[in-house]
Amino acid sequence: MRKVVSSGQPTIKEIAKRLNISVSTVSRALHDHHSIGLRTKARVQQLAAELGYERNQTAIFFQQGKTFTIGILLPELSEAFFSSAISGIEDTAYSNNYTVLLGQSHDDEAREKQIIQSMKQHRVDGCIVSIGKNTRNYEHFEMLRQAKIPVVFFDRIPDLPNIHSVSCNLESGTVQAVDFLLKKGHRVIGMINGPEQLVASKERAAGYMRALHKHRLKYDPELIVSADLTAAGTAEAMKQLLSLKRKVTAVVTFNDYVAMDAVQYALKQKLEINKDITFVSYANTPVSSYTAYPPAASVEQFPYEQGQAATNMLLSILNGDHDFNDYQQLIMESQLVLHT
Amino acid sequence: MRKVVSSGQPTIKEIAKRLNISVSTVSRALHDHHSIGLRTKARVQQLAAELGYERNQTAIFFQQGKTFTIGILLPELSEAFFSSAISGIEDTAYSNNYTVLLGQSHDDEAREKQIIQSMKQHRVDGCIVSIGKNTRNYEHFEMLRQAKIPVVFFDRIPDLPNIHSVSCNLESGTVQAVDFLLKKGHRVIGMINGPEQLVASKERAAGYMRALHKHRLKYDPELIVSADLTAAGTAEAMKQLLSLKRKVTAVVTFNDYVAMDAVQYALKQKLEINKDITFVSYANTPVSSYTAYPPAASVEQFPYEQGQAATNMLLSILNGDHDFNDYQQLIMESQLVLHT
DNA sequence: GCCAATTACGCAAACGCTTGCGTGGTTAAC
DNA sequence: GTTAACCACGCAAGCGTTTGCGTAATTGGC
Repeated sequence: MRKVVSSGQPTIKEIAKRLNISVSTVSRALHDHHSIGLRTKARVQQLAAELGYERNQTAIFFQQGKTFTIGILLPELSEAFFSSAISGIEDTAYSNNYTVLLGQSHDDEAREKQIIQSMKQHRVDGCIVSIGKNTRNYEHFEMLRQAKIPVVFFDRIPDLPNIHSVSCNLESGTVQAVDFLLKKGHRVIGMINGPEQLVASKERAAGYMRALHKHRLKYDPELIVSADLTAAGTAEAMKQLLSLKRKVTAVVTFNDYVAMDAVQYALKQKLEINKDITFVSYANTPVSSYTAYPPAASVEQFPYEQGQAATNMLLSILNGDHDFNDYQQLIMESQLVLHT
Repeated sequence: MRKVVSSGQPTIKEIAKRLNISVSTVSRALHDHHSIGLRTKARVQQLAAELGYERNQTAIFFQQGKTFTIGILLPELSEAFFSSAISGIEDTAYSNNYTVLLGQSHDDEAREKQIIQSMKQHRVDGCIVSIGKNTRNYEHFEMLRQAKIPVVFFDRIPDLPNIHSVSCNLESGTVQAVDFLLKKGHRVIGMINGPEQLVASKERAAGYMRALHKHRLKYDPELIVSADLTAAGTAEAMKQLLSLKRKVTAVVTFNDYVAMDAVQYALKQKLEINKDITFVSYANTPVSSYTAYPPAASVEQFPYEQGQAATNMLLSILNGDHDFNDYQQLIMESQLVLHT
C-alpha cells in the first residue's frame, strides 16, 4: 500500500507509540478527559507541544460528519453591498468557530447549481445564499433540503414556500425618506423606480404611497417612473419628471448610482442641487458621500448587519434551537440616514 | 457504538450491498476504471444515480490528504480593492475545481494568526494572503512553511526573504500618469502622497521623479506633500500646493478618495476642474467615474487580475510545476486609464 | 492443448480520530 | 472482609473511500 501523503505532521499514533500508551488515551488526554490521570495527561500534552502536534481536522470532519463550515453563495463578490455582507458573515462565523466557504454565481443559474453541488459534496453544515437574478429553477435548493443541509436565504430571496430568510424591508425606509422630504416642505416628489417585476421596486412604490397616504396627500401616478437603471434610462426618467406641469422639487432614486446619474442630468439642466431639486436615495455604496452632490439622505440597508443576522439564524438552526420545520423569516428595518 | 450521524446519504457500501458486489468494485466502477466490466459499470452507475449517491468529499479529503481548498486571508473583505481581488481568486479557483476558504484579519495580528492556524488545521492545500498593516511578526507564516503549505503573498507583502508574491508596480503607473499630464502641457504638477513609510508612497514618489527626469525637468520637493488621507489632511495639502509661487495646474492624488476630497477643496476655491486644475488619481473604487468631477485619468491596479495571477501562481506551485525553493515574484504593471 | 496474457472482480489495509465498553487495580463504606 | 464505587487506561469498531495485490475465469497464440 502506497503511503499517499507523508506531510510529516505528527499524529496521535506517534505520540501514543513514543509514550507507550494507547491512542485512545492520547486522544482523551488531549481533550482533557476526566478519566485520564494527571500525570499521563501532562506527559501527553507536553510531547504534543514539543512535536508541534496539530489535530487533523479533515479526519475529524470525516469522523464526526460535521465540518463546522458554512457555505456562502452570492451573485457578485465585488459588489459593495455583498462584500459588506460577507464581512458580517465572516465575522460572526469566525467568532462562533465556523469557517466560511465562498462561491459567486455571477447571476448564472448553471454556475449557481454547480457551486451548491460542490458545497454539498464538501459537506458544509449549512448555507447562506443570495440567489441570482435569473434563477428560476430551485431544484438545487431542493436537493439541499433533502440532504438536510439548512439554508438561509438572504437579500435576494426565492419565491418558495418553506424557507428561512433574512431580508430588508425597503418599504419602511421609503416611508421615512418621503416623510423626510415632506417635512422639508416638498410637496411634489418624484420617484425613479426600478423594473416593476422586482420585489425591491414594489416595496419602494408601496412605501412612497404609504407615506403620502399618511400625510393625507393624494398619489399622482405620473410621479413614479420606472427606469432600467442605466444612465440613459435615468436621464430619460428625469426628463419625464421635469416635464410635468407640477414642478418636481425632490426625487427618490432607486439607488446611489441612479442618484448620481440623475444629479448629472439635473446639473445639465442648470438646476441647483439641494435648492432647485433634492435627491434621496438608497445606500448601495459607501462612497456616495464622496461625490460632489451626494443625496440629502439615503436609506441604509445595513448589509453587514444583515450578514450577521443571517449567520446567527443559520447557527441557531444548526444548534437545533428550532424544529426543522420552524421556518424563520427575519425582516430587518431599513433606516434613513441624513447626509448633513 | 453510537452512530454519530445518519445523514441518510447513500454510501458506496450500500450500493455494493444491494448489488452483491464489493465496495472496491463500486468505487472503481464509479471512476470508470478499465478493469471493471461494462455490464457491472452500468449497473453501478445506474443504481448510484437512482439513489442520488454523492461521494463524501470529507472522506476523500481525509483519505487523500488533499482538500482542493485554498485559504484566502485578507485585511478587509468589504474594501473595493480586496473584494475585486476575491472575485478574481474565486473565479480562477472555481474553474480549476478548487474551493475557497475565507478569512479577514481586520488588520489585527492576533486574528491573523488564528485564521492561519485554523486554515492549517483545515488542511488547506495552499494560501493566498495579504497581510495586515500592523503585522510585524511572521511566525505564523513560518509555521505554514514548516507544514509545507505554500503561500502566495499578494498586494500587501511582508518583508521576508523567500516568498512567493504578486504585487503591482505603482511606479510605472505613476510615470504614465505624470507623462500624461506633461503631454497635456502641464508643467507644475503637484502630488498629494500618502504616509512616507508606505511602500506605496515611495513607489508613487519614485514614479513622479522618474517621469520628470525622463522629460529633463527638475524636481521641486515642494510639489510633493505627504498627507494622512483624511479629508482635512487633503484640504491642508491642497492649501499648501495652491499657495506655492509657481501655479500648480495639475495634481496627482494618492487615491480616489483623496481625489474627491481634493476636488471639493478646489471647488470651494472657485477653481474650475479640468480647466484651472486637473486631477489624476489611482483607481481604488469603481464608482469614481460616477462623481461629478472624476479625475481626468487614473492608475488602474487591476485587483481582479492580481487575484487571478496569485491564484494561478498558487495552483502551479501545487501542481509541482516548480521546485519548492523556486520562489516566484510577479510584479504586475499598473496602467493609466483615461476618463474621456 | 498448453502457457501466457487479459479480463473482471474481491480482499483487506490504510488514512487519523473518537468513543462505548471492558478490565484490572485501588479506595471507601458498612 | 465483602461489596460497591471509582480511577486510569486499553481494545476495537467505525466513519467512507481508495488502491495494491491476489485470483479465478476467459481468451488467444502457436
